[in-house]
Amino acid sequence: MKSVTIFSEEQKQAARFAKAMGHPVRMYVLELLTKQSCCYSGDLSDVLPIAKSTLSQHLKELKDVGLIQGEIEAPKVKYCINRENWAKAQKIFNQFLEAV
Amino acid sequence: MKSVTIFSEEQKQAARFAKAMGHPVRMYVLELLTKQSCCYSGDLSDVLPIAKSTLSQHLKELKDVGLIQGEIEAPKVKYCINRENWAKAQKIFNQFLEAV
DNA sequence: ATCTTTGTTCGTAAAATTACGAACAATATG
DNA sequence: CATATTGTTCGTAATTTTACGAACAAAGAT
Repeated sequence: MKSVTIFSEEQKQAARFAKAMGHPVRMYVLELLTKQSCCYSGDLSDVLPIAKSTLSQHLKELKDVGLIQGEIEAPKVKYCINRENWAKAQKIFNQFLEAV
Repeated sequence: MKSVTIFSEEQKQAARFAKAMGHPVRMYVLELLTKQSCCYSGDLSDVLPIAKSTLSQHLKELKDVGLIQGEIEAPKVKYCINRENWAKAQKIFNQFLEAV
């Protein structure tokens, strides 16, 4: 795309969030974290049929977009929802979806 | 991914919807259609900084995932929200997002 | 019947995503 | 200190996505 001024910041943010949610593994992780407050990468690795490096990439994506956060609890990493940005996503999607 | 039985149908559906929403152009189209009931491809082509063939691809993606539907009104095509699937998306995302 | 308008399809190129295993880093444990 | 555990980073390959222009199809207008 040449320009980008056509899109509002909200639209771009919504697209970013949506894109991050657009993969079953990432959806799975998010949904788990909405249900159990936190988890360790290893818990996920045990149940998900992907290499740990791949999982790490997916978690990084979710972190980068701000939907989750990781806290080092050596040698593990504890992941949980980033509540601030989750609230943002809630607001954006509710507004958007309920408009019809 | 080798297996896929880990993911629920709802998760996969949510990921599919989210993926479709995961691009500014598609987000723009969806948001427009939530606000004005319908539009012609040409209206979008006028305002969006992309080739008409690219736009057509994006619209096809939204159609394929079921979020919009197109009706031929020759020589134009009228697009609008697919209400049935939109309701599905609402339900899935509300359930998912409100869980935190 | 020809031309115009509208949008899709096709072929293709560039970039991004998804995935893996190997190597590495950090820290706990023996 | 050596070793085991946990997860990230790196290099790489395969696939998918995004984008364009050219060609095409359908139908209305002249």
